[in-house]
Amino acid sequence: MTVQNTLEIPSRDAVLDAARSLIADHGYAGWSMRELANKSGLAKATIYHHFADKQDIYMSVLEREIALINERTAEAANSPGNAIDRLRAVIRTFYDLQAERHVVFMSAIREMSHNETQLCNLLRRYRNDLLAPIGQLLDSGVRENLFRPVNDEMALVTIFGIMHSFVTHRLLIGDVKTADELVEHTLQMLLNGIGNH
Amino acid sequence: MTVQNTLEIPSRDAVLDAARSLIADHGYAGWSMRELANKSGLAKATIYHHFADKQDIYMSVLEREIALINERTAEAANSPGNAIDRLRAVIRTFYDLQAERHVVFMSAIREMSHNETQLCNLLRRYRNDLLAPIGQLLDSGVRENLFRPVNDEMALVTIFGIMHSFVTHRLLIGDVKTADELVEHTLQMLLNGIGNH
Amino acid sequence: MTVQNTLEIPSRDAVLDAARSLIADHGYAGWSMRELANKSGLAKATIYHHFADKQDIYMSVLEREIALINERTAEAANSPGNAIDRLRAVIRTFYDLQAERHVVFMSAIREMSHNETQLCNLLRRYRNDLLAPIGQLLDSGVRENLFRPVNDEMALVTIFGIMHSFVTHRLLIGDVKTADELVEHTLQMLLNGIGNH
Amino acid sequence: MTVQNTLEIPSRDAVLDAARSLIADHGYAGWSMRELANKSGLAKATIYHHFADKQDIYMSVLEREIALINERTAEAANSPGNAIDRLRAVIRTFYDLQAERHVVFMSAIREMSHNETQLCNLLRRYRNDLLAPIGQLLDSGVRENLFRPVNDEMALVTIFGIMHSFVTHRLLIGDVKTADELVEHTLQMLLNGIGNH
DNA sequence: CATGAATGAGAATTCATTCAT
DNA sequence: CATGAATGAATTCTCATTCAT
Repeated sequence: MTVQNTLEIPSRDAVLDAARSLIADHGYAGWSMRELANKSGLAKATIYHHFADKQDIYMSVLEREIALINERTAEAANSPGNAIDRLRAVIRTFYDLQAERHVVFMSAIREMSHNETQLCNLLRRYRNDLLAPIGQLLDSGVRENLFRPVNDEMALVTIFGIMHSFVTHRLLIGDVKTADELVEHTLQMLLNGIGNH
Repeated sequence: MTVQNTLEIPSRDAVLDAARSLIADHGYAGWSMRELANKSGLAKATIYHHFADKQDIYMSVLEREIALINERTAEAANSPGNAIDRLRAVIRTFYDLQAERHVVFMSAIREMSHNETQLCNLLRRYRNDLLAPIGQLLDSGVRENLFRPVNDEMALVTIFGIMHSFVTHRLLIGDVKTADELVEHTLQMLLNGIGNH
Repeated sequence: MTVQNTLEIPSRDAVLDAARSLIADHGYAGWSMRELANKSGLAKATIYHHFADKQDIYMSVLEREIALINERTAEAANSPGNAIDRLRAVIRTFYDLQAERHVVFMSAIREMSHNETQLCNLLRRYRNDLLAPIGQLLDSGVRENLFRPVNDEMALVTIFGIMHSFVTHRLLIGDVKTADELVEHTLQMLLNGIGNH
Repeated sequence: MTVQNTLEIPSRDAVLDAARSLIADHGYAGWSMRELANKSGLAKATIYHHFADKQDIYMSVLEREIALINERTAEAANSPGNAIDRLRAVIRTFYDLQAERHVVFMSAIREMSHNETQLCNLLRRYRNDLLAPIGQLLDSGVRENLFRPVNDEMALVTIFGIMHSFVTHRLLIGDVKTADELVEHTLQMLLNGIGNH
């Protein structure tokens, strides 16, 4: 099942694509409708045919991106193999998406401080949607004796916190680790923590 | 030893205090010099007497905040007790600072995507400054047989990634966990991960 | 043949007309976009819809004025009559244009000290464009035994230098000489100098 | 008789020197009190101890410069030799002063369009002061049968018009003529005009 | 479906100037 | 004689948005 746009209007998509790129580069406030018009190849006024206002564009982009992240993550969480294999797949998917294009989603978290209700709701839904597949992954891991039983939500927060941090660190430091190494490091930390057992 | 401003100009500090609050609420771009003038009680032009431009204010605030975070964290990392006690103190300190006032520091990470050299340099320094005390904490933990040997930098990224994520999650969900519970959850995840050992 | 704007946008021209008047009165730096907006009857933001910035407006005005001056001067230089008649026509044209509206062009020379490349280029082009018709006028005057052979460029500089000076002097002193008298005085000086032959 | 400052206050002169340089580069409106403070090495507030306002500084600079130009020109007009020699000396002096430092005086003419009474008065005085020595030079030239009799004022306007124009032309084109050549060209034009006698 | 033209509100920044010390 | 601090008014320019065509 792929992401489904109810209506595929080419110029509408051109706007969303251009906006995704701008948001990824500059967050919410850091780009203007003028830039969006230039980048999308449409006139400013035309954009207002497709979207109510800037906020609407921002939300539409996020919606699309988060839908994609959640869908791919759920797929990875349900991939074949044991729980650790599937957790590895989830991590791999996250890093791939970030590398590929979806830094936008990080931007959403960043802007969250604005505390705008709509944005917070979106992010809550994002976490909620992930809770089910990740929860199932964790539960089956426990049944397979691979994971110890932990609170699903805490684990979710931990998993994505570590992954975010590694992505940020990589951007900041320009780390040259291969994708595989990055995935294994994350998995190690996630599975064993730093304690001596 | 507390943070020491070489020169304490009252109105300069009034600007920095007002700016900290605005940055905490709205990030970098989300506030105007007009608002800052109102909040600080000074005229717009007066602010430019003390700072070169908006970027200068932003950086000065961050500098101060990060200095404080790093200083407090280093203190906690060197507090009495075994390695786990001291790690607990570090975590506690981080959450306290965030709760108290220092959400600003999160904002820095958020805005990092702007990829402005100055900001990135600041964040790099922040991580570098933390590497020594946290590294010592980890090493002594290994010597006490409490921690397993892990790469210091990876551990640092993991520790702060988890803490960030919990702070964000708390803001988003409005979690009612007590501070103590939050600290223990974090410590659990950090020490044991989710794996079954 | 008159000045021909490839595209005649009414409000763009309103801006140029208002700007011409302001530049004539106050030079480059001595007027503000607010005044221009008031004078042109458009909103400030609308002006920026038509022009990139203040410099762009300034240059566009100059371009138009200088084109007009050069065109009219060339016409006069090619008018019927002997070389002296035609020189008289050139002088007459210059004074008429200044009196009519085109003090702006003087302003350009004044502001030249700013040494901005764009402005200098414009002025160089202005001189170059005049060199051909004035050169022909001088040459034919020599053939008619009315002028002595002189370097074209030196003569051009001299002619316009004297005319500029008389315009300035008139503005300063409020001279009441008739236009005809002014033209004849200029012609006398130009033809005979002050030497005794 | 040399230029006489009633009181020689060192910091006052520092301001005037800095202002002269700024005016030469940027005209009246193109520099700020901040720049003047930097350049003069004094605090902005200190400048206001010595001068009433910006206009006062501008006028004081002009006053000083024009006094110098007039004094030197009068000296040259009264130098030994016949009338043509002395005219040559006047021209030479003008070009030397411009080259040396006194482009400021050109700036005054430029800004004249502002039509501020004070400035116009200054420039009128400048012309009036020159009228006597130049008039005498012309008269003696007539008596020596070197010049033909012309109206003094017209001649003054012509002489300075041509010189201005050559200075401007030189700045614009970056002409590499030697000072001597420039002087002789000017003299030629001035004496003989372009007519065939 | 598309757009050029238009705009009020507001952005950051600079201005010449004043005043307490 | 000197200055750091302060400011109201003004600067250029950008913003998201609307509307007639």
